[in-house]
Amino acid sequence: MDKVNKKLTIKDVARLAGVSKGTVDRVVHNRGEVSEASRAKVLEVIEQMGYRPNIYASMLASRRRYLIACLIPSAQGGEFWELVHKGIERARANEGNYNVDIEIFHYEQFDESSFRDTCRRLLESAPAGVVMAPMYRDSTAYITTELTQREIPYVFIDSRIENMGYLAYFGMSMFQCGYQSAALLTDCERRGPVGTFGIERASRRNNTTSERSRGFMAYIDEHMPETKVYEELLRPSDPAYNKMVLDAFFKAHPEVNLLVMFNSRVHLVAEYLEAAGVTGKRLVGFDMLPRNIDSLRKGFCKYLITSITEMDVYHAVQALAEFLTLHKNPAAKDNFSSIDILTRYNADYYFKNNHI
Amino acid sequence: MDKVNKKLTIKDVARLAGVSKGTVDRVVHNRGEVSEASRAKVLEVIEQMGYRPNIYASMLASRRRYLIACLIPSAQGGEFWELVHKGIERARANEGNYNVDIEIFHYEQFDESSFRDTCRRLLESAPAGVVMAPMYRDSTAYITTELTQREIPYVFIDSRIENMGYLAYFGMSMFQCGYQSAALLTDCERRGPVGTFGIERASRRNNTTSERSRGFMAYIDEHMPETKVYEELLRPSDPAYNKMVLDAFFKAHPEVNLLVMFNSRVHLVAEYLEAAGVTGKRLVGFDMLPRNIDSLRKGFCKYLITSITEMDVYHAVQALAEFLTLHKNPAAKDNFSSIDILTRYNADYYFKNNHI
DNA sequence: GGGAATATCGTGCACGTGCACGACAAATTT
DNA sequence: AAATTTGTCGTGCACGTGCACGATATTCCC
Repeated sequence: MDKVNKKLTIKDVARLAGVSKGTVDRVVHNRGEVSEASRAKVLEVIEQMGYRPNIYASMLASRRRYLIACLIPSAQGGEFWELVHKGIERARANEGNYNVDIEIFHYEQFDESSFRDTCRRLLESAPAGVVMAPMYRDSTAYITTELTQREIPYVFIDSRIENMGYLAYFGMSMFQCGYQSAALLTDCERRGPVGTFGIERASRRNNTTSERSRGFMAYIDEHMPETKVYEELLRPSDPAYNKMVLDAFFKAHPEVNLLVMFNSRVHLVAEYLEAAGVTGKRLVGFDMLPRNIDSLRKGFCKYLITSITEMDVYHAVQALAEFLTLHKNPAAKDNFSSIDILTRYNADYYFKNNHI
Repeated sequence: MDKVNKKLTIKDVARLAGVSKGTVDRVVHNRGEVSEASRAKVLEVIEQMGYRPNIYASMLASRRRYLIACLIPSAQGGEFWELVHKGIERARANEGNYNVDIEIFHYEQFDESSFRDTCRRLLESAPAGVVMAPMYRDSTAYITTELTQREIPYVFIDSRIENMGYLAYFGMSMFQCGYQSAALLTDCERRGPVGTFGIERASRRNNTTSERSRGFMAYIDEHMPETKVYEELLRPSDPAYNKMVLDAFFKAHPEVNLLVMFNSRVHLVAEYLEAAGVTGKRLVGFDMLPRNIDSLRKGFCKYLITSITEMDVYHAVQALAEFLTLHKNPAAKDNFSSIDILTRYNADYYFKNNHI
């Protein structure tokens, strides 16, 4: 509190407690080899005088390095996870500033066993902290339990599982995103039934899409509960299959004009609309993938709801590094980023002039 | 880049350049007393080897302290600026971690001459950095010019003046806020003319409200350009006057059902509606003041658009401290916080469980 | 050319902490 | 009782940089 505290050094504490600075150090770091009497005395002095170690001297003297493990899917070109990689790389540029090493543990996005294998490899590396997206609910529960047991802090990105012991979350409120998407989608004269899309293999497990879906439905229930909502599942890299599904859907439900894709691949739907020459649909999607932006420009996707993923991830890694090395708590547990709305008109100006 | 860089010290550079570490230090800090030959050689080595000083050693050795000056209005109870104060206090708790002192320079919110006087006092204190809200456009231009001349970095909070040389901005996109407010206000069956409110003395100068107003009008122009928009000005602490204005307004325009207050004091309007027994109006406002929340609960204000001001300010001070002491650039120039929408239903859950 | 002024540079201590090492006494074993 | 182990503790160097101080080389002036 007082500025005098700033000047209080370990040597002062030692003098006041009648011991040497070595002993104080042992107490501060719970390193044992201290008699109960000395320990109590030192703690009393620390408490009373409000001693706090100088983090700079500490960092300088300590040759310990902290390993930050990032658990994320490997990214193909243009995919969402490539944006995440960029954020990590940006954080890596600061590695030198902290006594921190950043290592990425990749797994196959749609392969839960790969996820678990990677979890094990990650645990074996005995990291000091973990940054991860909570992909599969069960497997995530598994690894977070292990991490908690080992007292390894972990930070969520992309989405979060509430009521879990994560140190912090950096990203959007996926529920709010879904809610916002519904508001945008239905903000027009022609209401009517809604077609929603997801990705087949991910639909039940992926937290991001399910939270968006929850938020979407919440808005619908609150504002237009009688609305009919259809659900279809696509495949990330099977255009023929997707064409089949979408052909059938629009044949069966030609009256559906409002469309939303909860996954990051709204371009799959937009590109179908373009190829099939379907017009007059109102489509909303998420995330700033290059192909999504293209769809936006061409007018087949009306709105993209997103934040700057790269920045979210950067902040996540940064916060963990500062927590580990400087013992600095994140500003908040849930650090929600802005819910930005991109249209064909403003997309070009987004994420420009926004950086140093 | 390479981890080897991490190990490169000033002594290594000295050896490679064939000089002593004192000389390298003089070059690094532009402290003169170095021959052009040595200087060139040292810079070459630094460049080639990618030497970057160890910030921890630097902080430890330097007994220099940085003064951060905060230029904000003094706050009465319950006002917006009290939230700003809380953010500064929160940052102050970290003072010891950086070699930083935080000082607050108060001025009278509605008195431009007081603003300029305080600017002068602030400049005399020769701060290392400034956190400020760009209140009066001209006076802000004056002080930022002075700061730029003295090479003192400044961070904007509350709102920003674009194309200015501020180091960073932490807060909402006021334009987006206004835009969002229009979308919420008109998201209902009964459209029609709109009544907008501001604060009398601030209207022309205050950047926050004018940006919100701009955003609001942008939405109206894009989506319902034929809409009639009225504008009235209230006084922050003159309820009799406000009652007179509002009485007259609703008498003259009984058909106006949609209302928005661009200042933080939407409760002025809400409390009038309550007192006058006017119902059936749809009112939208900004900022999480206690009295605004009250209005929300009672149903006289429908939506509050806000972010967690306290956190925005905390981040602003923190970023400046890290820039000064660690030479760490802010993550972005414009750090927009989330645009949160509060209703009588979710207000109680906002800003809870959201912190460590 | 001798002294003084100036330009340039090297040396060494201080910053506060982490930690290895060894000192010492008490407790235990042989 | 001597030898060994165990439990406590102090000492001192290292971390990389900032900066004061003084040393040396160079230039200038008369």
